[in-house]
Amino acid sequence: MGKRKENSTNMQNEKVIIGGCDLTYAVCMIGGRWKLLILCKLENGKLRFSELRNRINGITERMLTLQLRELEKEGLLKRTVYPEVPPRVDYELTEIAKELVPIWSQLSDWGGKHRKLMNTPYVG
Amino acid sequence: MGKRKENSTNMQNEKVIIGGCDLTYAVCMIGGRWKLLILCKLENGKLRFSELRNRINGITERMLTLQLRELEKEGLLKRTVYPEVPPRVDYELTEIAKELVPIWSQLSDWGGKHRKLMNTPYVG
DNA sequence: TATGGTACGAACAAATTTGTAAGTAATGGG
DNA sequence: CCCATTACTTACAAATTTGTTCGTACCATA
Repeated sequence: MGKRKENSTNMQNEKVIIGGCDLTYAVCMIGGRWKLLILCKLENGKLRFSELRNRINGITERMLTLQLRELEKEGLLKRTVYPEVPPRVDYELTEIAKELVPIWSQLSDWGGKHRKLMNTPYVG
Repeated sequence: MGKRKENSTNMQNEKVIIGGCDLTYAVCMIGGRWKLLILCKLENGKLRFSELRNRINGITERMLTLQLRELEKEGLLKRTVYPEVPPRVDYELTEIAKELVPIWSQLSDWGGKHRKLMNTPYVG
């Protein structure tokens, strides 16, 4: 993301809400457009930047970079840079991120159920 | 929210992601700034508009209305209007929304744990 | 010397979400 | 007639997120 204004009402509200609700706090961490997709790709192990880019349809390098940076800052993934040329960097889930996996799967099931209920097509 | 441009890249990306990932789909439904707060307040039963407004610190009537409308459209809550004057309207969780509750509680626990790990203060 | 691959960064623009400040309808009570 | 109450709506503005288009460093290889 870009920088945020420290004292906007928007920012203040976010702080207050996140500060007082673990649930909203948790959902905010994974709320970016591409974050869950990235995390899911990493469920089975490390991937490098270009592998992520290639597996995620439609993401731009900028977006991938931004979301990776945030996830790293939030402690959800670990970035490893290898001193090689051309550069090689890979990403993997942290322990705390791995603890989310079973919860995701429940949420995902719920999503599938809700989708059927609402008759929203799944385009796998 | 306001109307969205039907064919922006933004919109297209969202469609594709949501269409192909039940998890992202699920998280999107509860992703609005105030949505989880609203849903949480309704965990123990119906509340009317003004009760929600009074229980949620900092929300404006406009935001409350917007988020309620979306949640209703998404099938997460049921709106009941009583033909009285002054108007009376109340909101309650739908069955499918109630099924989220146990998942929330896990997510919330995770959030609390993560918060400690990151040393982010909880301001209850 | 020119080229190519990798993982970004910067400047800018468009889209979307959130917030501000009003105003509305209907009706009972004074 | 005037006012209060409730659950909104509308027009507008500010903030934030997302997307587009470039450009960079590094060194091995041709």
